[in-house]
Amino acid sequence: MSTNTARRGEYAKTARRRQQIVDAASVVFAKVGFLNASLGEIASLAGMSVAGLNHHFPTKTSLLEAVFEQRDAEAETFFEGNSGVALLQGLIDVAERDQANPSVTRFFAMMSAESTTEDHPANAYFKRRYAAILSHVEGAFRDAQAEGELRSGIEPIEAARAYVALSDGLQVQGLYQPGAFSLPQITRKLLESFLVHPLSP
Amino acid sequence: MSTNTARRGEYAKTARRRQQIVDAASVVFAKVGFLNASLGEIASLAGMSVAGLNHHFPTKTSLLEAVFEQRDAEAETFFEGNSGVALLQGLIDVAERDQANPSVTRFFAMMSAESTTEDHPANAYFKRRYAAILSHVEGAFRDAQAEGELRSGIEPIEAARAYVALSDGLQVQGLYQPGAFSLPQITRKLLESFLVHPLSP
DNA sequence: ATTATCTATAGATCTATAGATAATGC
DNA sequence: ATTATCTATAGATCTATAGATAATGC
Repeated sequence: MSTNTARRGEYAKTARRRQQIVDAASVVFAKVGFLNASLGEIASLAGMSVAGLNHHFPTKTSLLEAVFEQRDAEAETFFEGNSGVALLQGLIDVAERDQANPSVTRFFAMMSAESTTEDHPANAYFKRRYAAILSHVEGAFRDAQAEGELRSGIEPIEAARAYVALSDGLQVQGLYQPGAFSLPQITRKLLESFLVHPLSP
Repeated sequence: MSTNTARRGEYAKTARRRQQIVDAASVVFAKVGFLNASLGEIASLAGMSVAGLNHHFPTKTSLLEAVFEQRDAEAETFFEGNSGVALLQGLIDVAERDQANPSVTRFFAMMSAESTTEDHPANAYFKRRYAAILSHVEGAFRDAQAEGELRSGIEPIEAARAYVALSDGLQVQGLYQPGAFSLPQITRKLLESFLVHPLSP
């Protein structure tokens, strides 16, 4: 029905402008969370007025959704291509990437804590996200178990929860003590402590 | 010099009133964080006006400090009486206590994420808190190592970081998936995966 | 007489919208 | 002609204080 309504298309630079706004929002959300973020600060960081921002994103929540869409588009092809021990091995590379991007880390640490209440606009997003990551990592540990690579007494689902928790928790620690430890190295030790053989270096 | 100024003492019920305010603040801070919390909501939860609240706590930050003072007084005698494997064993009881108190868990998860920025009023508190807990747990792993109870390849400081991170991360997971797993059990598996012998049940 | 509490309010935000002006796609 | 952007502002917060009234310790 898009031929029905009289349309004309956006300006050529609109996509770039919206991107600037989303980037600015990511920075501010990462710093003070969604609830406490002000559209004024985001707008001025994006170099425009609040009303200008509201033309592109009519509500604060719609802006948050745009930030999440970008994060999802950026990253989450990782789990598709891997399984088993290879996936677990890949988690170390994820840790390396995370360590190199403190602002993304800060965004997720801040937002996942703030969104734990049911009525937060990002609550459903994080519930989905945790369920998806847990199920992928659990599957990888289950594959490892089938190959005889999982230590006896270790449950795949518990190992997956431990990995996700460690990853989240270390990112918060890294924000309080920047550079004090190696995120990939501790991640590796946790994974290896669940496995029969060491991962490759 | 307290005899110098004309003094008279508070009302008999003042201590109780202040306690009600601190409790209400804990609930609201746990729900939306410090930055986004409103004194109006805290006051009405404590059954009084904002001005009444401000008589006892003149600023929002002074109220936050009172909440932290209470938390510290409540809990932190645990690390004093224990060391070595006995301390590690005790961490499982801590996990049990945490699992039974989701509101305290929520408070720390929310506040520790929000306070990662340098200019947050609780930033210094959490820096101190992480350093103290890490140093106690590292000491316990070091004792275990001296007794030949630490697996080869495991560094005490890394094991301590892993425990603290796991504990923080699992508490967030528990807020998104209440009752989906046993916090003490996963904690036990992590600790045991670093040790030569299992802990007692 | 002092402490606790309240009503009222100052002054500073914040989100969102209305309406005007500037810039661009077809 | 439509889209983007701005100024101005409505309406709703929020923190903190001033000043009045009610309650209590010595």
